[in-house]
Amino acid sequence: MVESKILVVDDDINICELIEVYLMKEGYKVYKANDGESALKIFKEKQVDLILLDIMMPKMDGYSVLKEIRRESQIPVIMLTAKGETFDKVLGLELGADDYMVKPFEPKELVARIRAVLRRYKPLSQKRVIEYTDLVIDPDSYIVMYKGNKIEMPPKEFDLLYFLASNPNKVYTRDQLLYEVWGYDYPGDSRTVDVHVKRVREKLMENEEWQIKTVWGVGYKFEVK
Amino acid sequence: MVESKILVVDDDINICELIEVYLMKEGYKVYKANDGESALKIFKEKQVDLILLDIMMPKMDGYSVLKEIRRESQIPVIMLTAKGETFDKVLGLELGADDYMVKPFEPKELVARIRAVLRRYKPLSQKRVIEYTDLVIDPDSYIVMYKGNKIEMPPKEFDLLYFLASNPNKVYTRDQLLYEVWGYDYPGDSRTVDVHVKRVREKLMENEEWQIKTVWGVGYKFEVK
DNA sequence: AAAATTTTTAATAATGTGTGAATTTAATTT
DNA sequence: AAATTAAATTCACACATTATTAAAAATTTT
Repeated sequence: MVESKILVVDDDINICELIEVYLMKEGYKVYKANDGESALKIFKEKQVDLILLDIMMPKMDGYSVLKEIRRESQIPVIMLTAKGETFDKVLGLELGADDYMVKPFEPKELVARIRAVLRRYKPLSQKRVIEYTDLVIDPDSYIVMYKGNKIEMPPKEFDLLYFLASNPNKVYTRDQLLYEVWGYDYPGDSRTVDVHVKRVREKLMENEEWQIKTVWGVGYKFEVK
Repeated sequence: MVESKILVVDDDINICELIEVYLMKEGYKVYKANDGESALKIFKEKQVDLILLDIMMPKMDGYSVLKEIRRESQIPVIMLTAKGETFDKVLGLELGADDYMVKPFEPKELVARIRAVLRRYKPLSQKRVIEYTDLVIDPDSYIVMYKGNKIEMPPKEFDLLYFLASNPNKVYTRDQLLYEVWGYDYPGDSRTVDVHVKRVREKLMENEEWQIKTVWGVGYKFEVK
């Protein structure tokens, strides 16, 4: 599963780094920003999955940042507030924060909240069953049925097939596939795609109605007759 | 999973709406009532699964509403009471309240308690015996019958099995299982799930028709042939 | 306090993934 | 049409990740 990317926004550099250490330990990718403006910049540039947003910041406060973000995205946001600060719950809620935490907090609790929020948010990209003749790809059960038989498939192969099959007849370059299936900043070689295509192909054999076709000099597509 | 329906009863409209926002975010369906009488009306009309009940209300107070509800239903009720108000715990308990919260409260604490209460007293409508070949899982008696024999199972293992078996063929990540079976804010490690799966498996041995299957790189599912 | 259950830890086992090099295929040039 | 070049395929193995398990530690229940 592709790790989630989290943007941490706090004017206190130490807090940022502390949080970073914990989140990295949990396998998250972390971006940091120390003020509202650079937060928005990173938010626009990177495809982050969740934002931890401190409220009290010089120049642009957390509420303003949140308001700005909400103009274009429903990305999950957890507000951070120092004990004693008056945190206007209602305001945060109305602006669309998903949760909030009072500093200082237990790292474990932070991680739990992040997981809960991400879990809640993810189903939004409702995955659906894809069907063609002799082929059913069901992301709920993670099963591929080919000519009535269950085909076991490791996650990467499944994701690749699922992605291609959900966009039939559209060609993707290897780089596009790496981006879509492997993740936004996957550093690896594009040969990797070839190998996975091969593995999917040998599990799905030749077929009349559809196949993963090579578009020479360009990439691959899931072609349907 | 079918979302639970919650009735929020408070004479303060703002509080009602605040709670509504939070609960909707958690995926609950929310009904609101601002006095005892309309609360009872909704309670009778809709099949709600849990009631949040403010005590101090004009006309008919929370105790009276609870008393009325208890004449015909064991539905879980969480009492709400403002700080400073004299709240008679004993009375609330005697009348059969399941829990109570003092306002102002942390929304996430409210959610945690709701989940806890619902897990304990799953509404009768949703609580059902699950049956497969050679397997009966009865949530009323907390008993698992496997090939005609009673299988003793500690609560966590039972809950895990029950959850998986009530959603056959659907894969859940470890995090999802922690969220669904362990609870909203469980901070623990996801290896915990593995261990429980192992224990359930060794009690239920190999079986042709169904099994708890590992979906490599993803999670677990209760697979049925 | 003892027993039962749950959680954590850590070592081991199982499985999946990515890479370079060799090979094959396709397009282009001569 | 043969030779050349570029791209795609394939292989196999090292490496990485994930799952399983046993056992110890912590917690809860009795």
